[in-house]
Amino acid sequence: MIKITLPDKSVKEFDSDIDGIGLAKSISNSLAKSAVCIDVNGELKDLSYVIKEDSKCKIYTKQDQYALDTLRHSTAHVLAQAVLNLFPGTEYAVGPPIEDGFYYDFLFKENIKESDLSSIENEMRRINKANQLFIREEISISVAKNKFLKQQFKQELISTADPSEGVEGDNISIYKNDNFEDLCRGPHVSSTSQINHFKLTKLAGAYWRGIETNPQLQRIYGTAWFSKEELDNYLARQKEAEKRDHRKLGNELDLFVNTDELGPGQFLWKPKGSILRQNIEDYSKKAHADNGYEYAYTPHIGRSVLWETSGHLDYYKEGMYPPLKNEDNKDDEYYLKPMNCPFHILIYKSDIRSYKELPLRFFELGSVYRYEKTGVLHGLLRARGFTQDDAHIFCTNDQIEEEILNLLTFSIKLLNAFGFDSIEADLSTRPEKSIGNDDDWLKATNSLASALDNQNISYVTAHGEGAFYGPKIDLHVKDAIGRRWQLSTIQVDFSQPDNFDLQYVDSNNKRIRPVMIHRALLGSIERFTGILIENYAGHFPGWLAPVQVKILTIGEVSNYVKEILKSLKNVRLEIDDRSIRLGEKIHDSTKEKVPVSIIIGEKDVSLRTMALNIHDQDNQKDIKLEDGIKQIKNVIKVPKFKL
RNA sequence: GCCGAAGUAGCUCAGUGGUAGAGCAGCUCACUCGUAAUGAGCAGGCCGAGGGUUCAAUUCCCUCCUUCGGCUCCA
Repeated sequence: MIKITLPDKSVKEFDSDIDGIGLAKSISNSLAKSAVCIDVNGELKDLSYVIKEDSKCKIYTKQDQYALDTLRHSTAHVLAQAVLNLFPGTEYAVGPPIEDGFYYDFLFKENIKESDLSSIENEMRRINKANQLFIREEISISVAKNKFLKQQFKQELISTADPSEGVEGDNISIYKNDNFEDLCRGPHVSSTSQINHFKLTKLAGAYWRGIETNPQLQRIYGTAWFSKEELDNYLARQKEAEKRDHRKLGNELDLFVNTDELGPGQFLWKPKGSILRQNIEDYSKKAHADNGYEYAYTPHIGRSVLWETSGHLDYYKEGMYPPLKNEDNKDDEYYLKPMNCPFHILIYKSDIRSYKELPLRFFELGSVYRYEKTGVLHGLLRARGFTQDDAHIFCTNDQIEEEILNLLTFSIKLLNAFGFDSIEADLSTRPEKSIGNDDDWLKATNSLASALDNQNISYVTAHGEGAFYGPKIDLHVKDAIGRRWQLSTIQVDFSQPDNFDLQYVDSNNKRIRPVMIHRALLGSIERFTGILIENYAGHFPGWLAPVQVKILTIGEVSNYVKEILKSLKNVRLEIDDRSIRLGEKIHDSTKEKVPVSIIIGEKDVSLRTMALNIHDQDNQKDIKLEDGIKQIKNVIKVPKFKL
């Protein structure tokens, strides 16, 4: 007698052993049909898994994420099978499910091309039609090693595998279907016939085990779903995301441009983009000025000794532009700044500081230059030249926690103002390559953690992800289509004050080392603008839009337009009085994503009315002038910044 | 930096071993127009750069640059 407890606490009893599918059938035929895998006492198993003792079970159906993962994992196997059929002698590495799909990594005898994907996909369809069963086997490690004799990656996996990877004692599990077998902990769908709705999406390079010095494999990405509808939805979603691409919209909306002559990773801001950027910068500057920060301005280059002292040349030389040299004086070398902090430190050092002055907060929209690898550049989101909303806070040890607390509030309010309401935090700890002593690191990390706790912000710890000089809190936002972006970063630093021998005089007239806090809230203005573009799909809120209002005229209404202009002083406004049809004017203002279009014709003049098209709202006709103006002012209102 | 893809008019793209085409945008003219592109005409290109093969290269080959999708990286 076996008792099986289901999630609703009900108990099913069976006279003998029962497998997953049998259990599903005993509950209902429809459940058996949509069942994909089963959780037995917290472990995911195939439906063919035989339950031999009293257990807690949950059956996963096509609606569950685990079921999707299982399908995708199985599809990855079929991909590898197809590849091995078509390209004998290929070595195969790993092929897990990932968000929205799966991949498999291969070492081909000769690299394949993207055009090979269609024949691989065809072979996968053949395997799908062949209705092959996935069969689990447990074999000993030594048998496994013999089985995968010519597979160096499998050999390595066998040697290093642990229980989470299908090892139990001396045994390791494999899955077979037809001529194909692979190391795998499972579970899988029962047959290849269930793998119907998939598509190979891209071919890319990927290092074995993600380590740059390891051989580079070719990774094939794909997506798989239980229904055609879901697959089509996914593909449509991808298209939708493409439409939001800030590089595409930046071009279409005339915001910024990059040219070959300028060099990669640098951008020119066109007038419309500059207005957008200026709005963002002005808002940030004012928020800072109103909340205890003082402006600083610093140059773009500094002597190499500065970067030696700061440690940047030791820790980050690869990421810096090569030095500017002086022919007449070889020792006079300059570097473009990759960070603003050494300059702010020099400002701090330019005076003897008293404890009464602290905390000192220097704020700057500082443009920095980092020599990013060509392959990582990505429009505004990853540029070589960019501007940080950067500040450095110099304070006493006792002030750290309160500063961090205030910073968290400040940062969250600032992100809120730009329309980001969903915010999450990461706490990054000491990386391998770093400076400073363990005590200081621990102290700094703890003060960050307790600030997060105090603010009731949930966070995950990112081990070893801190900066080389200190731990950090990163704030992430979710955008309109659910993507997560890292924006704010707050970093505690005991090392730079040491490097630069910073001091303040305390109340006992003793010289004490201050602590530094580095922080950028919007991060890079370029990147932030790019994220805003994608978040709003180019439909900026009224206060940010480069053109806030467009007046579309019909016939001769110029005097009435002048009157309207008087009520809309300081509004970024354009008038379209071309002698073309109204439809075309509307088409253009829509394409330019102007938030508000006012339409006025001759009949509006005597009635003192207008028609109003406001983005995302129904068109309005015969609106009273005053009412229209009121609505417009509401749409373009700048959000208040209040702590 | 590495693997794959791509670079043709301002933009989006077609095309060919015999030095190029469309739509949109631009300019000119006509139309004077009430909710998502009026019509006609004109102008616009060293086919990313350099080298090679060829009688001939935008097309084929090589190198480089840039962009795109990933990997690694992101102080």
